Amino acid sequence: MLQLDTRKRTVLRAVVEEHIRSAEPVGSHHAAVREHLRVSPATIRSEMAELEELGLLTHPHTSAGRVPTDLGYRVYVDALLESEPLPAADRESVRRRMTTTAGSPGDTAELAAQALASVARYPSVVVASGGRRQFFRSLHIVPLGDGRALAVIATGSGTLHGKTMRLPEGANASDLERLSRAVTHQLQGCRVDDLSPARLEEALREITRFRRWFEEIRSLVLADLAGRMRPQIRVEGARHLLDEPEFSRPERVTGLFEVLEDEALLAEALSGPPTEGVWITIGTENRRSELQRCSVVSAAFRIGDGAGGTVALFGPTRMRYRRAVAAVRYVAGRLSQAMRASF
Amino acid sequence: MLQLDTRKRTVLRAVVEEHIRSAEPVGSHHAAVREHLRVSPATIRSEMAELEELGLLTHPHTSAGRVPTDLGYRVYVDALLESEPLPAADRESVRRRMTTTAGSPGDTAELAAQALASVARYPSVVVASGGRRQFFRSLHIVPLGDGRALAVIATGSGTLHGKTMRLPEGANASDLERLSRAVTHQLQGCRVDDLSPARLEEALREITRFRRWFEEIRSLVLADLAGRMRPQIRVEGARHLLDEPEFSRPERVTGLFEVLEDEALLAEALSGPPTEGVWITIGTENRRSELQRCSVVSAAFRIGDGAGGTVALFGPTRMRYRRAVAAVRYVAGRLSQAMRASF
DNA sequence: CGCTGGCACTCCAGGTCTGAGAGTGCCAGC
DNA sequence: GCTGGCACTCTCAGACCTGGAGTGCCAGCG
Repeated sequence: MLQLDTRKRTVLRAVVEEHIRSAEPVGSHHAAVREHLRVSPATIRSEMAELEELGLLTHPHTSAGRVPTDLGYRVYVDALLESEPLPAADRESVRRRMTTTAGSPGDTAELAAQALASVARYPSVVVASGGRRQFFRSLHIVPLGDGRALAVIATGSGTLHGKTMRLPEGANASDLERLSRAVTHQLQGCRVDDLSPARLEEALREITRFRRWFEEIRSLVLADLAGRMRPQIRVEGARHLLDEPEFSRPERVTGLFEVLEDEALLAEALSGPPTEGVWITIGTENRRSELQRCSVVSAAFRIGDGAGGTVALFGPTRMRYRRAVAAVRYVAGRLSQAMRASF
Repeated sequence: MLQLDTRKRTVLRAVVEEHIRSAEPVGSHHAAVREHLRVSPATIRSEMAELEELGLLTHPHTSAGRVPTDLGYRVYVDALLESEPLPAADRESVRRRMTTTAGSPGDTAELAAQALASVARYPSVVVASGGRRQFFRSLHIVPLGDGRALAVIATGSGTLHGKTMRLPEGANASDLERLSRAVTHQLQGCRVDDLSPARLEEALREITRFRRWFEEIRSLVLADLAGRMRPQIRVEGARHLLDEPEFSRPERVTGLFEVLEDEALLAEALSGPPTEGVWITIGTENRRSELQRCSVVSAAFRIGDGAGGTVALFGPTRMRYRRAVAAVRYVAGRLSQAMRASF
């Protein structure tokens, strides 16, 4: 990639960081630029002109200061951004918010998203990719005593899914017990993903004795379980976008809000390479036109049995990347722990 | 309340409806044209002056048209707003969106909120007041076979809550069976609300045999169940606010977003009289300063066993009340049905 | 007596103009 | 290669003007 000499790197970093701070074009004799370099504004100007030549900076108009291009941010993020840990106070804040009585994956995701938005002051998205990759552990059918029963499926991660069902005439406790055991035996270890109607039909074929319950079990497993296992997406702190000067005009922000409120669009925007580290998409690197003025900082998290998800922050391309990266990384880490703990 | 003669009512209605449509102050000429009044603008002007005297209209400045005051909207809503049914296409749209595989109360609330926001084109809030008013139905502890067990609580509405627990040494299936039955017997019929630590302690005192499991059960019932039973709030379509001219300046809308993203503030804003009908709060009738430029159209819904919630739309005081009322009423109705059906 | 058209008045929205300020590019000199 | 100087450009904010929309008031009319 681009090779920049030390001074150009310093100038680029200064322009990016000062612009992130002030939201204004950065002039050549700005204090921030001159701080570390003992050279005159005229020298800086020629450096800036060359950085512009390279496509890293640009000009709103002839006599304005410089603003980073998307490519400029890209170089900054890849080569100039030294990572920092999240400040202790923020770590504490995240930890406190996330340890409130963990509930369903959706609740955990919601808490994480709130914590992230609150420390980063950007809209946050947490996708808990459900349990489609989890495995079926057991089915238990428990009589409730009034001709109805409770059917409960446990999955690998220990989450439960179930509903009440009406029992066929003449069913007794030991029937239920045997049916539960048979279905558990047949399906144990299957990934929820693989529980297609055909697969299920085959698995249940053996259990001819309980043929008449087939429909009940089938709907429980397919509709109910698969339905609840779909990815949970939580968005929090969208309001922070309104604090950013680039989004002060509504027409600039409305498209972005549409993405944040549409699960399908979000999923698409976050379908970057599933990496271990923090992934950043800048401005026009995003496919959708609504996101071309935005950056997305995201990180995947993964827990033992294949469930996992994504943590992300949305902001203007003029985003506080350092802080955003630290926050996303920390929350992704906590989230892995929290989800592991809820086994 | 205020008695207005027919012509004043007509003029007030014309001003309100035209202002809702155009978002501009309404001049005497427009009002006359709109209502096909066979009087001259000068006459309308004197009527308007009197309506202003009464506090129903106001003037942005000397030579502008009239705009309704909060009181003006109040009179309009109470006395001049004839209700209409939701258009068939919108009813169909709501029905289609809400019949997607019903899941947890939170999911149902989310679908309802999405449907409502989409037909009304305003931010919607659906509060499913959890099950704190539901009653405890049964506890079942089911062995999983590896020294762990599944503890499941069923409530009156048929929803399940549970988690895996580690079994004490030497527990056998019949112990579990007996413990389950004992706890069920003790707590059956209690409202989840009433399951305070003290109440629980007392209920479990009898079961001395299982003393050593007390903590496990206690944490399951109190932390887990009560935690998951807390009200579910879903907000959808906040982006629609940005389409409203009164919210084009960010400083006007940022406070409102804070309310929409804060469950406590939302709960406060929606804590109006729990009525059967549609409830409207206009502008300064709202307590919180963030909502003084907004109106809230809400309706309660209730299902068999005391669970229920609230459906609401947020908008500018210049809201399309007729449509909002129709949408809120219809969605509240569907929601009652959907929740009853998920028994 | 209520309604009406006419009229003077007010105020805003939007346009042009201007000067100050910030920043640039270029260049000659060190 | 760096620097200060200089001419140039462009924006932004304020001042000023004007057209238009709307009002309030009033005298006259049915």
